[in-house]
Amino acid sequence: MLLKIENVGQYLRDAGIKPSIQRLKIFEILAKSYEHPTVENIYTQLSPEIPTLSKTTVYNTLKLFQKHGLVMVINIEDNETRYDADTSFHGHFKCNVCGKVSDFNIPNTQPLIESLKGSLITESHYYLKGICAKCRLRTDN
Amino acid sequence: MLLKIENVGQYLRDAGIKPSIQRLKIFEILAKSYEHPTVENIYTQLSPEIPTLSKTTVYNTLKLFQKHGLVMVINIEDNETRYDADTSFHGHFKCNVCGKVSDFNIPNTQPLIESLKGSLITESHYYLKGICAKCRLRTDN
DNA sequence: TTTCAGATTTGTAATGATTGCAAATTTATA
DNA sequence: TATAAATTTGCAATCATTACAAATCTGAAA
Repeated sequence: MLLKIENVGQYLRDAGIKPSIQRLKIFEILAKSYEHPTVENIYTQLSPEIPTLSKTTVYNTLKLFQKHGLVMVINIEDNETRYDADTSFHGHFKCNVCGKVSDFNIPNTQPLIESLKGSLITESHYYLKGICAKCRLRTDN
Repeated sequence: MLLKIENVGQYLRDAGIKPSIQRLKIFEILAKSYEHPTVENIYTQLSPEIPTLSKTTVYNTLKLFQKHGLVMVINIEDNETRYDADTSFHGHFKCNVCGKVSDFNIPNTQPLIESLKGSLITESHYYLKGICAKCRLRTDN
């Protein structure tokens, strides 16, 4: 989801990350779009602007962001890892036709799970799959 | 989650799958355990019993089960695909210490998401990560 | 029972995402 | 300006998964 951050450099510094050009640009892509880009997406988008960019840097940087709690990992497909700069609890919906992943808010708070009493929960993920309204109109589903 | 199925062969046939020995055994592992095994797990467990078993067969068979709606795929880690023969809506909790994935029931029904109106939902996934009660006692978390 | 066609399984090679690692580059500091 | 530390890069290695063709099995027809 689109994150409104005035100063990305400061945002990274506050999280304990030195804002290099690569880190700034990668984070901006994550924060300033409704996409949930893959490593490949990020690399392709940034390559023209930073021709020396290495895919390894994208991987390293995302790992770093993750370690500092700035991104969450979205594992909907087993062959496609996506990243989201919005780490607040929200759902993801993936359309199997157009392939887009969109966010949705989850109205009520999470239920307390009896069988998990005593556990420490550090991450919550909720996602749905199906066919989005737009694709349903275009196809016959 | 443990599935109580009297006749696995019939269960497969009813789903339109001819029950070969490999298919039967693979499905039994999925249904008759609380684990959520990976391809590697299944292959390792079955190899002694079916020495000629190929890992490709495990992959193919799980794809087939999936196509016929007999298993759901669990993507919690991006490098670890797990399978569950219980396809009813329920949650998964992964402990980051011991690595176990357990099931939990989700009490209330799913909320209707306003922004997904018009979409067709075919799959729902809900999972949590953290540290299970047992591991919290053993460690200092 | 034998034969044959189709289904299933198998082994190996290919693919593709991710990681390891060491060299090159950049940045900050003295 | 010199130097050390941090960061980036490129390439090789790893690992899960898939593609594919050969081998095997199964079940029906003769």
